[in-house]
Amino acid sequence: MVSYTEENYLKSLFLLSQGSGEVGVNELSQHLGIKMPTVNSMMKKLREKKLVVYEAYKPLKLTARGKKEAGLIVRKHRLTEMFLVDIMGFTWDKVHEIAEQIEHIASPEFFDRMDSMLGHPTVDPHGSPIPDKNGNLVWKQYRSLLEVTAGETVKLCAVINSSDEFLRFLNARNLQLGTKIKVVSVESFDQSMRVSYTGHSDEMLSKIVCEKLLVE
Amino acid sequence: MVSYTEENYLKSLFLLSQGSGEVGVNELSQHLGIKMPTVNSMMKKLREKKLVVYEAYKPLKLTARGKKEAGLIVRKHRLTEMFLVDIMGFTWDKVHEIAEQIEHIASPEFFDRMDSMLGHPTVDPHGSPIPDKNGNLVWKQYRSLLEVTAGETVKLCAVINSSDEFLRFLNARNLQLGTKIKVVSVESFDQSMRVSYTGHSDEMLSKIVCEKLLVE
DNA sequence: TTTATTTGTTAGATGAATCTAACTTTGTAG
DNA sequence: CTACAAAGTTAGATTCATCTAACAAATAAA
Repeated sequence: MVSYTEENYLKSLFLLSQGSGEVGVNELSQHLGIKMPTVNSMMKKLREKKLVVYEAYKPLKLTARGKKEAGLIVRKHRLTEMFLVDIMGFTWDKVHEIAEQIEHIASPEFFDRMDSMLGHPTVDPHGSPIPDKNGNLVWKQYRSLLEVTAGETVKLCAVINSSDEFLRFLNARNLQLGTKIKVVSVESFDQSMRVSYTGHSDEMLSKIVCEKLLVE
Repeated sequence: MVSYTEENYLKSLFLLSQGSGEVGVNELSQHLGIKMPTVNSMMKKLREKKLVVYEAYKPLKLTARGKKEAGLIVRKHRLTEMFLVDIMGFTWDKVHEIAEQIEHIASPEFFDRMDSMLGHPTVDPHGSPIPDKNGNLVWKQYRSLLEVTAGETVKLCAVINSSDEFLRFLNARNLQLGTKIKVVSVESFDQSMRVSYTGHSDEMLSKIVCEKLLVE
């Protein structure tokens, strides 16, 4: 049995591991908003449960089992976000908090139902991939908008940070997944970009914004 | 702030109060499957929070605030059951457990959305009324099938016990809300009833079953 | 009305998840 | 290569929800 709290630790560890594969206690502590000693003892507990590989002063790693558990939670989270948008009519900036709670519901049928009502989606409303039924996750290799050169036209496929604030920033500029963006020019000084897309022929995006937009 | 656990106490108290209005610690303890001393201390806590009227050795009562809080949780539970059946295609015997978890989700918009998708339903899939947005609940005054005399035809409007087992018993006999039931004869010895309805011209129902079927 | 049963309360222990304060290891900047 | 900062650990306290054991009150039965 994995508790609500333990699920949150696994999920964070899973998400933080996406790049490097190894995560520090401090990093995890920050991400969860929980103090290091608490994280420390939880890691010992999760080690006992064979969900995490933990040795003092070494970086943290999920075991295969831990990875699967965590992947399935992320699956539930992302399916829920998709459900909230596609079936219930929420906008993409309102779904995170709700999904954060629903991801802990214990009922495979409930999520299977969502999955089939949605037609087995592979990405959530922010373009993040939905892990499969074994908890496996693969990111398509998108480029960040930052890597695109002037003149190119690309399609917005995902956003990295899905905080309400950032999403509302995008809403305000009518930027949504699927939008075809043409990079008009790049300011080499601060890496801000002048872009154009349907309905917006001249929009400025800062480096901070560009690096969070994944395109292909 | 009312915790997940506290919500469950309030809800049970609310449901048990429906008839009498007053509930004993023992009764509540049984209903929640939690030992009396635990219930006892929780009552003291809920008294501090002005949700329950509690005095040693006196029966328990919800305050107006407590009644509202509890009513809103029941509202969330029943809206969820309705949503699971009408929107997600679950059968009425599969929804209780899931609703038991979803009722604790903190998101008014989520339940408002359900409510409007369902067209503001007034009863759940078992015929129990859904409290309004202020947590107020009124039961229509149905009769139990037990009170119906031979020869009468009535409509099944609600079931009292919504355990999986009982609901599957009804499924197996094709008895659902709305079914028009004709009472053919009543066995005065054990109060079992011979009834007929569409597709079932001769079905026997025990007293135990009849008293749980609410009709009009 | 005395006694027995049921119901309710108090006291004290436990486990989960959290914290702060103090200490230790690791790794990096002089 | 020391020394200092950052990261990690240990120890011990706190809060919440739960339990068992023992005691007290209320109620029902004899």
